[in-house]
Amino acid sequence: MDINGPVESTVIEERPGRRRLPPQERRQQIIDGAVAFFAEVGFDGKTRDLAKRLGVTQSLLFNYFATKDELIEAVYEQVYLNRLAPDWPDRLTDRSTPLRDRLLAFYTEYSTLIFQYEWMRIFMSSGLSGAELNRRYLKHLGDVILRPLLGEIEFAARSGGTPTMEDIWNLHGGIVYIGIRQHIYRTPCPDDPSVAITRAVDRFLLAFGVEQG
Amino acid sequence: MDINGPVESTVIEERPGRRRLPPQERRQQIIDGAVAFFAEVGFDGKTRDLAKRLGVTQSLLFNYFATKDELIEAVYEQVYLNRLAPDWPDRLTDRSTPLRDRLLAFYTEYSTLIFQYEWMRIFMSSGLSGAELNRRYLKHLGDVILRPLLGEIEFAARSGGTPTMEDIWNLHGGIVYIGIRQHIYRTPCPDDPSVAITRAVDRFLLAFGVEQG
DNA sequence: AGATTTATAGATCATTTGCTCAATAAGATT
DNA sequence: AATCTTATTGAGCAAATGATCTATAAATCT
Repeated sequence: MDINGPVESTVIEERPGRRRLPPQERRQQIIDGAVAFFAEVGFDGKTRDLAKRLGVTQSLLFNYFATKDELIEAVYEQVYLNRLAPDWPDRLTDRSTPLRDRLLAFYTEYSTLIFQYEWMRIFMSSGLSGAELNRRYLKHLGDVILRPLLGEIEFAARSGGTPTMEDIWNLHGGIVYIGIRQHIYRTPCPDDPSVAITRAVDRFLLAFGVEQG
Repeated sequence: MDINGPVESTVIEERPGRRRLPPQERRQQIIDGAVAFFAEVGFDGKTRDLAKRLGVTQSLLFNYFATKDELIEAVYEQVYLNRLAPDWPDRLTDRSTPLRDRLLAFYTEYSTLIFQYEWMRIFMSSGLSGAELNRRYLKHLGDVILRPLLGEIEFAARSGGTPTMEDIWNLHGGIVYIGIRQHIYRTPCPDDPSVAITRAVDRFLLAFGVEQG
């Protein structure tokens, strides 16, 4: 398949032995592998197991990260970075499109973003271990997405009063719970959550008398 | 500071030294301590730390449990046992009382049962680590509580179609998410979740045209 | 082609950790 | 009070684990 040396024509593609990579690239490769690894086994996963999975020496990890904790920090950064698209606040409050459409668009996109093995499990693991990053993320989500959402529903509400912040969290939690069932509990789930999401959103809007498509 | 010889008349109540307990009692004490301990630090908590917290030697733990895994099994058993009261299925399907009352009664009781530090965290930890017990519990919950609930709502529905099983899971998830925010993420939450629960239940019933009180 | 740089491997250290076992003493029995 | 039973301890083993350090070889430069 692959001819690497001048005289070797047989396959050797297994065990590349010692592949020398640009530090930037190797570092990223380690982080990517660590994300998948820690998502699977939790943050108490052993550096030797991670190294083996990467096809690399354990000592190499400590060439790129001084301590295991530092590696975990890099994992956090990698996973949490850019999870909340910056244009959602604007799109959610763009009253030129019906509220229902905005809500469905948001939760459709957001759910495909977060209903993923790595994100779900690392978010839950880091939450359990008390990572401050989790609280920061949730506060940010509340401030930047859910609170404005509350305002939009208040504005569009025609009957049945207006929601509280707890109501919004309830809507959100009911949707997120699908991902928890899927990736944390590994329980049977719908392949496509969008219909459940649509129905949940519609029930919510109905309760506050918001016009539906 | 501390006089240990025969002439001690002052308080020594700290450090009971070697307290000898009936095995049954000691075993239970260890399990209780282990529940609190593993809930706090996760199942990778060290047996030495647990022993220290119990004021007991680490080797003593292995007198009562052959392995750490066996201790963890005992923790599971202790925590999962009797979490689902056996009379709920009957009470939920007792059509002599209004459906809304039944639903509120269930979720009020159930939430006070599960919105507790130990349960929430051990359930999540064991879920993350892939414990079969979790899936069993959730399947049981679905079969014995949520599925019958679906039947009740179908029966009481006057308009707006009837719910699907996914709708029921959505109702359930939105409520459970309160406990997750409280004990896993440790994010600000209402002290009393009952009003949020009531509003969630009412929105749900409204969507299916169920008579409300 | 040879010299240079440095990413990587391999060996190893110091703790940690699950677990064992003989010695000890707390409480019951006589 | 002496004896007996056994719950508990303390020392310690073997394997695992995070981290260190020097030798090696892959790529680059001259």
